[in-house]
Amino acid sequence: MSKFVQMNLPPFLAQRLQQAGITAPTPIQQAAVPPALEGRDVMAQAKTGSGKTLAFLLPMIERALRPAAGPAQGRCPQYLILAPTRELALQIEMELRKYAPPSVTSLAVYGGTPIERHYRALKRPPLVVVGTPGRLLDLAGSGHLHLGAVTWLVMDEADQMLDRGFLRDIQRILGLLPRERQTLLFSATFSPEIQELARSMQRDPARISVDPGVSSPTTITHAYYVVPAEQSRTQLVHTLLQSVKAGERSMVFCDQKYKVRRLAAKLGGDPASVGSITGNHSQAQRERTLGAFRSGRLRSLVATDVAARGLDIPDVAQVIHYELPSNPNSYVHRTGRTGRAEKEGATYLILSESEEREYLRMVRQLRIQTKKLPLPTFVSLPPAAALPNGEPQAPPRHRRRNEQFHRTNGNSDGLHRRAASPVRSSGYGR
DNA sequence: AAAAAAT
Repeated sequence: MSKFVQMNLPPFLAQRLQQAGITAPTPIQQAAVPPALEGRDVMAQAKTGSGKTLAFLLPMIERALRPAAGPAQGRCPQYLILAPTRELALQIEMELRKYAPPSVTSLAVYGGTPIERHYRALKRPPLVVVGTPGRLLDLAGSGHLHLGAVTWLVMDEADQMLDRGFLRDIQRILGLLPRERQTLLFSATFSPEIQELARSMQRDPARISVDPGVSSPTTITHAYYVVPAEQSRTQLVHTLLQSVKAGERSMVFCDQKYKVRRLAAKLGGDPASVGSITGNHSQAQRERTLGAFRSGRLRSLVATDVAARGLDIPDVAQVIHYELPSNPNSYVHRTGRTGRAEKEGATYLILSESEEREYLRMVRQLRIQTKKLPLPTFVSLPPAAALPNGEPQAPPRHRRRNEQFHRTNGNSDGLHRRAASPVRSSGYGR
């Protein structure tokens, strides 16, 4: 009997998993599935690429297939999964479709897509809704989506969902859900502050930490370069991108959108090989680019943190950090796009000399081993692709950035957040 | 301080 069946998951699920090459549960699945099946709340921490998605999808499928339990059965969504980015919501729903029988109906809802499509789809409500907070609230507010029958809530990347910027939306969504429900939180990273905050949202949760203090897989090799000048950053990235084997892919992360655009333009001599993705791209472009990258048509992807969390892309051999990430969690999640499911991976961080101390402090905190590498001989860059007309070559000015910040987050809100911001902690180096 | 997320 398969280990999945021993965990009280239905035999057909075990069979489907086996067909997909999954024969045994990972440690997080072994630890999280039983309490979830028993109806308990779960707060689960496990490193990137360790199988957290199936750890909540499998018990959810089992529960959805149990004989009807209440009057709402079949008429309203009973399972809600929240994710911090649109592509992640889509990926989770695809994963669900892969393993659940057709009777477990599902829908991914997120912004940047025509809302009419969601109106239409919700006329016959699915059992499971996977979505990002904004569009969910929009649909709930306009009466197209009823959340009053949700008895199972998952927050994937829960620490980000509960962070400022998302928290207010999450609280609104929680306000629409019944108190009597199961709440499951999953992430590779949970700060003590977020764990404390989660307390009010859960009831006696099973607290699971597979490898306490470890958020990054040991199959990933960490290394860094110190570059003398800004210009050599780009050349180094280009050189590293050339080093991967055929069939393998690379991701490059920058902190800001304009840097992604600038870097992608400089690297993009061969436009078929380097793509970019940020929140500035249209949703259609984002999905097209990610699809091309997943399928291998695109070998390298330059991105902001929109692609840092959760995305499961095959054969990402290396993750390159164009600069020191502003936050250690960001480093963990970006890096976690490689070295998934016990595979090997490599990550390279590019630093200026002045950042080395701060980086080494971060490394100590994250309990990872790293080593400084000598600069390789640079492979010469292709001629730069022209930047589209009027694209800023430099960061937007401070004032404009703040204006946009307030606008996109709701203005009165922005002011309060500003006043409260001193409590914020970066978690290291203070 | 930036990025993400509704229009």
